[in-house]
Amino acid sequence: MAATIFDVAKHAGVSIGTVSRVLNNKDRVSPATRERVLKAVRELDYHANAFARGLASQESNTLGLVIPQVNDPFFFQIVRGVEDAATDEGYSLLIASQPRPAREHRYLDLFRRGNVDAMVLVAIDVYIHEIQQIAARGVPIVLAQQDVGKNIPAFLADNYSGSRAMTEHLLGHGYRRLAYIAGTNYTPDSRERLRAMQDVLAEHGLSMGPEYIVPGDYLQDSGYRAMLELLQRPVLPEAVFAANDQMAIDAIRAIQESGLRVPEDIAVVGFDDIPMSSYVSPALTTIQQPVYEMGWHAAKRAIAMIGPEENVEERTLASPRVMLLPASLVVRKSCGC
Amino acid sequence: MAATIFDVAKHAGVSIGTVSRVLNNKDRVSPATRERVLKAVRELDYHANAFARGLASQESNTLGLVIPQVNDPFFFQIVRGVEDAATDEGYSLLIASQPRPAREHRYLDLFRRGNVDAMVLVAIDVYIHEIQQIAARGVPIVLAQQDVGKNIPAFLADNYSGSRAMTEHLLGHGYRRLAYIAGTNYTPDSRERLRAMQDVLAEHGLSMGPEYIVPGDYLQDSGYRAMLELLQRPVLPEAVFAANDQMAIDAIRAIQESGLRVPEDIAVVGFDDIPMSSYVSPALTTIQQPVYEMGWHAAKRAIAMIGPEENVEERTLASPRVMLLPASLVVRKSCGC
DNA sequence: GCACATTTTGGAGGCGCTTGCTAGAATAAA
DNA sequence: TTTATTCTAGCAAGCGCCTCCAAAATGTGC
Repeated sequence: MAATIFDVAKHAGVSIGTVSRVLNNKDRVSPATRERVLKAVRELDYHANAFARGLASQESNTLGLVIPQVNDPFFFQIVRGVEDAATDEGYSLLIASQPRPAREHRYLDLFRRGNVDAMVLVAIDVYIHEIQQIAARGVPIVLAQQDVGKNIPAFLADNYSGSRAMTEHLLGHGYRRLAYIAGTNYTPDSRERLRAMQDVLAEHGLSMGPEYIVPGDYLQDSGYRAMLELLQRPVLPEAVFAANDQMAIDAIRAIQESGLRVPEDIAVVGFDDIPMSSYVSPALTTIQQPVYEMGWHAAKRAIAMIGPEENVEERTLASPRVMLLPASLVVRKSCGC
Repeated sequence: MAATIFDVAKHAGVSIGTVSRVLNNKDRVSPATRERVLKAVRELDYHANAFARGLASQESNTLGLVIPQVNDPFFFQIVRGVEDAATDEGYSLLIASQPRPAREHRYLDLFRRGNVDAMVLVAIDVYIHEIQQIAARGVPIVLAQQDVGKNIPAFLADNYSGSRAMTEHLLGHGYRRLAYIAGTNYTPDSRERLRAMQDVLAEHGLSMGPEYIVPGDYLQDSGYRAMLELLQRPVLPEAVFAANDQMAIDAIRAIQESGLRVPEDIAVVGFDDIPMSSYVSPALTTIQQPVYEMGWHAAKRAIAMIGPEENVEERTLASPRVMLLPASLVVRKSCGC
C-alpha cells in the first residue's frame, strides 16, 4: 500500500492539513515545518493520490484531447505540441480518437464526467450543440484546425495567406493557366485556399475557368483521378495547385505515367508539407503549416481558460477568438524552381 | 453543477447504494427498481464522477501508455492499436511521451500515483529497476517493441524470421554479395536482423565480410552516409539490406546521386514498411511489422493482468512472456522484382 | 509584561462513490 | 400458518485529499 497523506503527517509530526498546504504551497507555512514535511515526503516516497485530490479539489489537472481516427503524421505533430504545452503547465493528457460510429460520442461521456479540466478538439466533426453542452458545464473548449464559430476559440493555419503566397509564386514563374484540385468540398480549408488563388489571379487580370477546378477528397486516389481529368482538357494547365500534398504527389504520378514531365510540362504544388513531400521526385513545393505550434497554442489557451465556472464566458472572450497561424511557402523543385 | 448519485437516488426514490449497484451491475437488483434508476439516470443526464469512483474502488479504468518522443508514423499506429483495445475494454488512455531530460521520469510520477490500472511501454529506454518498482506496486506492465526480460511480458515483431525471409528473397534473385546497414548498435532489433541474415547466408555456404556491414542509427542521414561508405568498396555489393526503411530510402538516394541505378546496379531493401516506402522510386521492397496489432495485443494483455495485488506475478506468468508477431515480406521494385 | 495583531497549525467536514453488513420483504418448505 | 431460506435494498463506513474555521504560537507596540 502506498503512503498516504496521513502517513506523511505522522512521520513529520504535523497534521494532514499542514502537509496538504506545503504540497500545494497555498497558505504560508514556516520554513522549518515545510522542510520537515518535504523530508517525510521524500523518505516515504509519497505521491498524492490523484483521485482523492481530484475529488476534493474538483480539478483533474488533466487536459482532454480529441483527434480524428486517422493515421496521419499531421496529427501526430499536433499531439506533440499539445503534450508539450500540457506538461509545461503540469497537466496530464487524456486522449480519445474520434468515435467510430459504434462508439459515438464516447469521448464526450469520458470528458463529461469531470475527468478533464479543459479540452482541445482537433479537426473533428462535432456538432455545435455538443460542444456547447460541454462548455455549459464549465469545461473550456478550444478547437484546432477547425472552426465552428459561436464563441469557441479556434486555432487555424492561415490558409488564405499561404495560398496567396503560393499563387503569386506560380505567377512569378510565368504560369498563366492554373488548375486547382480541391479538397473535400465543404471544408473551409479548401475553400479558403481556392478563394485566395482566385483573388490573386483577379488582381493580375487573370482567372481560372471552372473546368480547371476539379474536386478531390484529400485522400490518395482522388489526386490521381483528378489529375487524369485535368489531362483530358484540350488545353493543359501549366501549373496545378492541389489542396494537400497527398493529392499533389498522386497528381505527379498521374502526369508522369501519362508521359509528361514535372515541372517541365506541368508544375505541381501542394499544401501541408508532409514528410514525404521532400522525398518524392521532383521534390514538392508546398506550404508548411505550423502544426506543432497549433497544438501548443491550443493547449495553452485551453488551460488558460480553466477557472471558476461563473466567468468562463468572460475569459473565453478576453482574447481573440480565432487565431491564424502563419503558413509559409516551402520552395522545392516541382514548381519549376 | 452536474447531478450526483444522490440526486439520482432521490429522483428514483431509492438509496444511493442501489443506484451504485445498478450502475455497476454487481449484486442483483430487481428489474423494476433497476428500470426506475436507469430512467432517473437518463432524465438527469447523470455521469458518475470518475474521481469519486476511482477513490472508492481503487481502480481508474485507465490504461497508461508511454511512447518515445519521436515523430514517427510507426508509433502512431501503435497508439491506435492500444487505443482501440483499451476502448474495447472500457478503459481510457492516459498518454505520456518519453521524458525529455528536463522532466525525467515524469510519467513514472504520473502513473505511480495510482492513476492507471496498467501500463504499456513502447520502445522506450527504461531501466529494469524502474519497471520493477512500478510492477511492485501492483501495476501490470507490458512492453511493446522492446524486451527487458525479468518476467515483464513483451510483444515484439519477429525480426529474425522477417529478416530470414528477406535474405532468402535476395538470394533468390541471384545476389551473392550482400551488405547490411545496421541500426543503432546496441538495439536487439538490429542485431536480430543481422543474425538472421548471416544464418541464411551460412546455410547457403555464403558469408558477408565485415566491410559490408556498416553502422547507422535508424535516422535519415545515417543511411546516406553508410551507403556512401559502401560505394567506396573496390567490389560493390549487389544488394543492400538496411535495418529500416528510412535508411534504405536514403541509401537509394546516395546510389542514384552517384550515377548508379536501383535495382539494376544495386538492389536495396528495408525493414518497417513506412508509408513513404511505396512512394519512393523505385518502390521499396521491405518487411512489414504488425504495428497496430502489436499495440492492440499489448493493451489487451496489460488489461487482462489487472486484478488483486496479491497474484500479479501469478497472472504475469500465466501466458507466454514474449510474443513474436509475424513480420511479412512486402515485395516491390527495389529488390529487382 | 500586557493587550492586541499577525502568522502558523490542527481538526473536522465534505467531495461522490463503492461495498460489506444487516434488516426487511418475498418466497419456499414444513 | 409457521419457520427457514433467499432476494432486495438501505445504511454507514470509509477511500485520500482539500479547505475553512478556530486555536495556538509568535510577534508588535506600549
